[in-house]
Amino acid sequence: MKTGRLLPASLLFNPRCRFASLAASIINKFTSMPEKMAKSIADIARIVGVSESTVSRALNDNPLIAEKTRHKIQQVAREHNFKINAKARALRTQKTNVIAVVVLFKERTERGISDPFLLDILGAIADELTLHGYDMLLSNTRTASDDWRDYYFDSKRADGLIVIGQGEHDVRIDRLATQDLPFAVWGATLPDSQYCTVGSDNKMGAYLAVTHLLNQGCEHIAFFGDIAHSEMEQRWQGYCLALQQAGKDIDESLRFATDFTSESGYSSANRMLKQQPLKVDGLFAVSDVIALGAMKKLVESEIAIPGDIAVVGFDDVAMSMFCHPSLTTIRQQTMEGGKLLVNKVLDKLAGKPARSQVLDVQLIVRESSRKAH
Amino acid sequence: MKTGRLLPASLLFNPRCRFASLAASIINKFTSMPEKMAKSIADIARIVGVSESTVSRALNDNPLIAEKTRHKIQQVAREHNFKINAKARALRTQKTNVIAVVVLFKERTERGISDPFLLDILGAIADELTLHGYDMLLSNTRTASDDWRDYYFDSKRADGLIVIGQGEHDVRIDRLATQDLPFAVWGATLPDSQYCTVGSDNKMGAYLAVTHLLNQGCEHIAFFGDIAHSEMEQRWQGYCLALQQAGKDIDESLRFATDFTSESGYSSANRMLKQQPLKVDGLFAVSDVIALGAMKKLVESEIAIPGDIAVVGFDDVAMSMFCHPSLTTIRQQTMEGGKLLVNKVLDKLAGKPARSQVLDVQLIVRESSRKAH
DNA sequence: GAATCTTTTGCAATCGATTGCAATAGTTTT
DNA sequence: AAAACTATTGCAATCGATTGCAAAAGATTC
Repeated sequence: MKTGRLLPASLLFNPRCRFASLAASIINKFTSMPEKMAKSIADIARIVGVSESTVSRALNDNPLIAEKTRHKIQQVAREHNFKINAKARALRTQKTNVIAVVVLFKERTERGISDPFLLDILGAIADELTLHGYDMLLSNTRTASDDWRDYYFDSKRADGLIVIGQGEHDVRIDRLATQDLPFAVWGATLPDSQYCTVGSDNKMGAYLAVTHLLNQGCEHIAFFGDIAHSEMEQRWQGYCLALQQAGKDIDESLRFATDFTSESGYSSANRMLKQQPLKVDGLFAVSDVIALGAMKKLVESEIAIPGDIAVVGFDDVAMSMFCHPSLTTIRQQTMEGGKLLVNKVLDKLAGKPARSQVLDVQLIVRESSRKAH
Repeated sequence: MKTGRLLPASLLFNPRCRFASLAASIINKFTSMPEKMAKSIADIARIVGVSESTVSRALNDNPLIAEKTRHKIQQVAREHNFKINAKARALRTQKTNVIAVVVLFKERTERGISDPFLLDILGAIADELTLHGYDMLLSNTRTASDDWRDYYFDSKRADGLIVIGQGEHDVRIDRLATQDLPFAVWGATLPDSQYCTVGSDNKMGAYLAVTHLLNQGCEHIAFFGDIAHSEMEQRWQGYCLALQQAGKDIDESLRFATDFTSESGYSSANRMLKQQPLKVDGLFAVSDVIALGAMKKLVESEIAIPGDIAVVGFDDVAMSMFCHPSLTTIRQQTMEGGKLLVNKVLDKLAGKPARSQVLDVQLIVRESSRKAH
């Protein structure tokens, strides 16, 4: 079948050599590579004795191919451990089967993101993509081009895009929206935004949290968070709504701009405690991580939680149950959210319209807010 | 230049139509797509009036092409917002410029991984890959095939692979190793392993932690962790070494099998506290997350930290500084680790040998272990 | 057995970029 | 001005899979 004649090395190793596959098979004899390996449809075609088109169709379960032939081909492919070359297929079909995921954060806090919330949602997205046979291309904000359209779509790296977080109303998202590209965003649904979002009912969440604090008897409730973030702005509205409904005025001096880190929560608490006289007896933080940082400062300052100040966070990260005192918080449906994001993007890819969706939140009462009566 | 004649719709929308690009340009007139868009090298070639090969070389800064021509071509490409089709290039060059990252965890604890440590290292890897012009394909353990070789290499999805965690000595890693594929693993360097690992000096870390506890006057130190994990096994060795060096016997009943979750840390602490009489006065947990769960239980049981029991963790996650009491821990060089993992894989890809590397760790003393004197 | 209709298979073009080799243009030498 | 180089550019094959159309094989009918 194949000549055993030796070929000059130059020929053997010249990648453009016409006998490359022959050469490869010779090399194989000298290495431990398994003998049975087919790297292209052409190889399978040769082995089975049919054309490449037949193999391609058979592997795709195309009913055009007789069942007998199909089984034969599939079996040979299996025996030879053959796997379709994803790149070649992508080139031909113009579909990559990849969804890119971009995690968007404010520059200040970008470095060393370690909010567990993020990992939860990324995990959910990964699972759901796998389920649909898609791969996930992950990138941090600093990826190459600042223009995602260039990077992912124009260069055919991905079929769709999922953006986590809107930052401070990032213009790049709006730019994408004007171009009718398949993408979805985790974050706040803004009345004027033209793109598909999935996110929690932030206003309701904050409303629940603050109302709960009021019910516990809090009179002066601080707000820790940066309302330049759309999601946090909605939480601020929920905060205001709850207060107004209780007939209270909004005291802007109780709002402390805070990044998404414990450090920031800690220092905001520090600033807060410097107010003389300290009138705050309740604290709502826009994330658990912030709340935990703040609690640290409170405990250090020998302020009782919830006795002196009751605390409520947002996210329900795993840790919030295990800190002391355990943290009352608003639970977001992260798993559901990740799943929905994927489905929205795939819907768009399929040409179906995808509507924004707001997820319900839930108040989880724990020790940090339960005042004794 | 182009005829303005109308073409029948069937022709217009037949993707195999020879006039596809013309058709596309007509369609463009009826949509809001920017006029200036070139989707292939051929388009640019036509516009500039040179051959495709010249364009390809010019865009790759090949010195064969005269500088004048090169600049001209590059400028046109820029004007038309042209981006190389990554898939086509990958097909031709047989290089994908993608590195796959697999996060490997034990099945029991796989769901809802939210260990911040992971996100840290993933972030570092993402940064470093970006720096080198690579994309990162992320997947959870449940990805399609169980055989990564098939999935990533044979199907040409990625050039290299990074595995985070070794699980309980996963056979899949060994299988990869026998096949001389470019990959690197975060985890323990085992004396008999044939593959390249990057990881912390686990034994030294545990040794430092336990020695520190001994210095604080602890007599009976518990160990929280699952030594079926290679990394944790090394930490157990460090634990034993420190005790032996202090002339103490190893008491196996002080080792509590614990998963990587706060829940598990909490319940292990619960088991520990049931021992009668309670003799433990020091606790070393193989991860901060576990330590935090355990501390929760201790605090609930009104056991003073560090007064009654001093606690040391491992990882130095962001939260450990902000819990109360703040957690003494062993800091791992996660950033450096991620960077090294990437470099090892790229070295292997370049045919260079890549040696395993062990990273130094550092004891960070905080409140949870600082006994009053 | 010839004619007609199905069922299967194969041919060849295509997706977009790269590259060895050959051809052309441009420069220098004699 | 012819010869001998060198600097640029183009031709055409290639990577591996897909698919419209045509051809071949098989089944059915008359």
